[in-house]
Amino acid sequence: MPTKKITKNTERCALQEILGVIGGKWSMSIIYALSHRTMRFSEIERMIPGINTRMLVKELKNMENNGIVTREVFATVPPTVEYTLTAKGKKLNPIIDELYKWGEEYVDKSMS
Amino acid sequence: MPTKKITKNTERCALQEILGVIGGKWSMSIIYALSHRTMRFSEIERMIPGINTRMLVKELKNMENNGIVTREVFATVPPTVEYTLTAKGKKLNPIIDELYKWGEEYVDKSMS
DNA sequence: CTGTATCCTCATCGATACTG
DNA sequence: CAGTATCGATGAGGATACAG
Repeated sequence: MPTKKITKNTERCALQEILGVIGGKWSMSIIYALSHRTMRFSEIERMIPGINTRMLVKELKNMENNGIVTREVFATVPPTVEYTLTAKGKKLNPIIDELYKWGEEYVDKSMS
Repeated sequence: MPTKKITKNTERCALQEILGVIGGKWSMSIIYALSHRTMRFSEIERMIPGINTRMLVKELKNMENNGIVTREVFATVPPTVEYTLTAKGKKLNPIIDELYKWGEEYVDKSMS
């Protein structure tokens, strides 16, 4: 991952760093899905309509690298993999929730 | 408000709607820049290192369309255009702030 | 079930030059 | 000063097939 060193433009660059971590198209949806409980890969996949395997794997991997989720593999047949939000990830929940409320109030007012 | 039963779909789709509005690379930076005061186009441009004219115009236009900023033109020579956060836009400030704090705590811990 | 491996499209973003 | 107008690059994201 491009962890480029920030030299000067602290605040605004930090925002872009953050977006690099959770600004992906599906990141927030995944965090939201995991907010209540640990889930298996296929559970997450089913909970997020529209996502495809590749993107889910990619986002989960990215989030794991950024310490937002943990990945636990069970040597069952067929294989079981569970994903859980870390403390770091959990802290995003209220924020995403606020964002969601903001959108509820404004963005999709006219939608059904 | 009707207690509309929120299906899994709508929630996640709403998140994507929201990201479509403020998920752009520069949106949050612009909101952050405007959080304290009204600014002219060139002021914003100078406040956000790395952005270029085209992107700033584009984002501002998008944000204007979404009711996040207002655009006011003064018929001076040379022309003056001022951008101001709307109430809707201002409500994003605490959220962005939280996001920033989250990043401050985690994202760039090991940097600079 | 949980991923990889490809291939491809398209929007996003950047650089630059120009205009009212 | 505050934008437009182009052109090009890049990579995020999607579809599908396949593997362990």
